[in-house]
Amino acid sequence: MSGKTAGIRPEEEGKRRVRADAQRNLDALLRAAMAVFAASGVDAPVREIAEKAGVGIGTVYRHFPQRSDLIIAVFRQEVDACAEAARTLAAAHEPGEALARWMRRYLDFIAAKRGLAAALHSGDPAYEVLPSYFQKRLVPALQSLLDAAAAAGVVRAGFAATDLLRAVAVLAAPSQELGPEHGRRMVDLLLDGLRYGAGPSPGA
Amino acid sequence: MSGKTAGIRPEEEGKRRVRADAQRNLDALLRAAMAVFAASGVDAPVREIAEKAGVGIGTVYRHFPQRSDLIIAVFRQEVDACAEAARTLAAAHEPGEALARWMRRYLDFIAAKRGLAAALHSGDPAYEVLPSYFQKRLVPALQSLLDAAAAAGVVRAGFAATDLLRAVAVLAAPSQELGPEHGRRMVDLLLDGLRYGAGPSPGA
DNA sequence: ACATATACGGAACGTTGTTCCGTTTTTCAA
DNA sequence: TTGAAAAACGGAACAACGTTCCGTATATGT
Repeated sequence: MSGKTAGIRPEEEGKRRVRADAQRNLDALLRAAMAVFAASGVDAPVREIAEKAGVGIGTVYRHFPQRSDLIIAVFRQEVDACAEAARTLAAAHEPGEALARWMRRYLDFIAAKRGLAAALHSGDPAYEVLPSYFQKRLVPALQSLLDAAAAAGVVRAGFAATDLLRAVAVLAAPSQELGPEHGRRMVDLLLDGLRYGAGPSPGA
Repeated sequence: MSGKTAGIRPEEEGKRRVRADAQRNLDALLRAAMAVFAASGVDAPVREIAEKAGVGIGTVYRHFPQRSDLIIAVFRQEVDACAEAARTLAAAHEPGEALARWMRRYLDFIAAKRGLAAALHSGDPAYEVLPSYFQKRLVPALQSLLDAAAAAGVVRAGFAATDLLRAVAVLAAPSQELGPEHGRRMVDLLLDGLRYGAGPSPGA
């Protein structure tokens, strides 16, 4: 411990390192916000999140100067988790099954984010960065699953991940009125569509 | 004026008639709300609307117990105006032109209601009545235009007004990012699609 | 151990939706 | 025309929210 651990630090040398309590509070805040947003929607009061995290309101605003910053941070984290699930599923299942499972995982993610979708289209410029992040993370994740499944011959090749993402997002919209199975059925239908022209089998 | 005008009144006899100032204020409120919502979106403060209408806040809440009631009233009125436009246009133009003009009119309506669409999907149960009203008023309006145009042989017959309404609503969504002409082009494309199989002309 | 940068907590401010009630205005009958 | 009574008005007052501010507490590095 006496030796200076010459850690890779992108910042200048003179800076102190982040205080331990600050990091701890930030983690607690993100966890609390995720839980509260899931339970009460993105319109939940900041005070409620602060209380659940066991910190003062000032601490919330130190880490997230605006309410929207907290929402964005949680959103990014959940997008990351969804992208990460692609790798996990790819390692644990065969390509076709991994793709199918991920699509349902993604459907759940979209369905749960209904309230956030409303905020997204509310015109607030703070949220303009979200769609691009969404694409940047999720398109490669899905594309890798699609490619693997196509290579294994269980789905047709050459289908754009972007289109599939958008299609599921759109199809998930009415699933709140038509029941939760509706989105599931639509996604399964899309998957069957992908399987249709799979491999060398199609006669035409 | 001395004779009692035995007006058709659906209510019981004993009731007084609505006070003149109440009716005047209600009209002023609706006009003010329409203007303010158009200028600043549906999130505009109630106080601003009250001031523009020249009434106190209490008066607003007498007529519209909740903020959402005011939004809903304005929405209904604009839906009514859009439905009414179908009759006006049908009387003033030939069927094909009337249909085309109404579609653009409807597109403008949808494009202007972006902020409201966000509120609509925000999960607030107060707005649940809006979609059905929307359908009930607009589907017959468009259907009459479609039928007339089909009878005149300028568009194909048998296309459902419901589908067309939904398609335009969906297509208008990206027109805020891709410029206002985008929606226009898409609607024109839809109209050309309708014209394609018109009358007895199609060879196939 | 000390000095200092850093982070914390929560009171306080401005803005919102909504409620409440004393006051004003309109209506109807005599 | 006049005079209650019903109806409606206006805006002060309340509660809840997002956000700012600053005195206090605490971790960090010498």
